Amino acid sequence: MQRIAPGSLLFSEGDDAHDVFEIVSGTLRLYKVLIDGRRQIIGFLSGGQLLGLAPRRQYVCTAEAVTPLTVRRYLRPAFERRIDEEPGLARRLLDALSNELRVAQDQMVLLGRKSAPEKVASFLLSLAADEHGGCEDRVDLPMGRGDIADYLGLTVETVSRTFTKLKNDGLIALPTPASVEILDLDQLEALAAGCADEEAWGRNGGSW
Amino acid sequence: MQRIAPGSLLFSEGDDAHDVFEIVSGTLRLYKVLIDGRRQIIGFLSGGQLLGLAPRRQYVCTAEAVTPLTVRRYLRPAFERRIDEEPGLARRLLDALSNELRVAQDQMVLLGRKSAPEKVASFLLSLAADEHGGCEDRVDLPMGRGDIADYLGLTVETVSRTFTKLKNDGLIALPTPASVEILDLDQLEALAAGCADEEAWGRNGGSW
DNA sequence: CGGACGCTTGAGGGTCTTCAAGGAATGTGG
DNA sequence: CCACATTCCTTGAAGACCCTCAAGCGTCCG
Repeated sequence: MQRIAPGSLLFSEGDDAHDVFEIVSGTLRLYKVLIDGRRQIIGFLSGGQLLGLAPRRQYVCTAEAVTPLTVRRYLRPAFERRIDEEPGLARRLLDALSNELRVAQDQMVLLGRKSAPEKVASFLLSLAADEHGGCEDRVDLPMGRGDIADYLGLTVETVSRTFTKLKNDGLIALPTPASVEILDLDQLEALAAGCADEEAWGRNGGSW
Repeated sequence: MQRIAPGSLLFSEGDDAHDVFEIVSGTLRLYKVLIDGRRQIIGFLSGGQLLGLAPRRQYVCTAEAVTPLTVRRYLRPAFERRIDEEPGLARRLLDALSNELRVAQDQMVLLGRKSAPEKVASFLLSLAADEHGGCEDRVDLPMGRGDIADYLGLTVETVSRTFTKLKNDGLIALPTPASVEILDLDQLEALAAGCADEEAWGRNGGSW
């Protein structure tokens, strides 16, 4: 069990992959950076998720705490021994990995083919689905606008403008910048799926 | 063993996932489509690769032959029994899956943070790396411009224009639209990595 | 020979980015 | 307790990049 402060690295891309981690509490970001500093966030991970699974010599992403973080650390050799010994474990890891792959594929559709409003809507709905433990239509954003931008392939400014637009159009409310209320779930889902009606979205049908 | 003609579907997104496939020869595309028809190609698969691995009830992508295709089909129950019986197999699948995940993550960086020339350069280099069996700096494109566009999150026209630009700048040659020669590997790699010098790329330093 | 299909090229417009500045919130030290 | 600094979020204006619409070109095949 290990506590990590926001902004601290769990590991960096290229580090020797000594350990497998399990997140106990908090949120972290996984990301890659290009040489000139452009950053793409691969995903946000939180409670219960494993990382560092990939059986490679080196980590392929950087893992950094977004919020105060608690993790459990497993040594890789011990972890790999358990895979071979516990028959059910390999299957569960296979399931976990292929689920991650499915999520990654949805993210590719988002990054390659969705507009800024569609991206933000999809993002909010995926967060809402994750924390259905909380209030129905209330989503907390542990990460800042910059993180959201680097996750959705946008800039900070565009993310901010898009939040404002969704708010002005009555789809969401923003009690604070870090807290979103979903006011019109149906329309948000239609937007995220890419079937928003042209009336409302095609040409500034909102409130600009 | 089964032969499939170009344009035919191996399976569709949402179909019951009865089988696991192994590609013997040829190339196929995996893709998802939004309701309004926008398509994102998740990847191109060819010789030796497995698909349909994900232990889910339904396929999450559509698989379609790009070229004439030969596949081996395994029934899922038999395949899953082998996973539990052969101790090494689960590990190899784990490796294969986590490798796919690594590729998917690189693709996210490409889709979210790279410019059109960077995307095309990265694409060509990944093809060149795959078929190092062939000639050194010669790449065959089994897929058309439309497929490349939907893979890179661009349009047909932008892909075509970018090929032309790379050609005019002397990085590649295009003996035919389906065959690329890499003339300046260093500069192509620099471009793909995102560290192209501003002199040449910042503002129409090429030949437009 | 004619049609279909895919690739290429051109012109114009839209979306998102870049550059810049103005608020709002948090934390610290006087 | 309040001034101040820092940081993040928001908003504005201008421009770049890519997309859309449209037409021309080449090749393959009937």
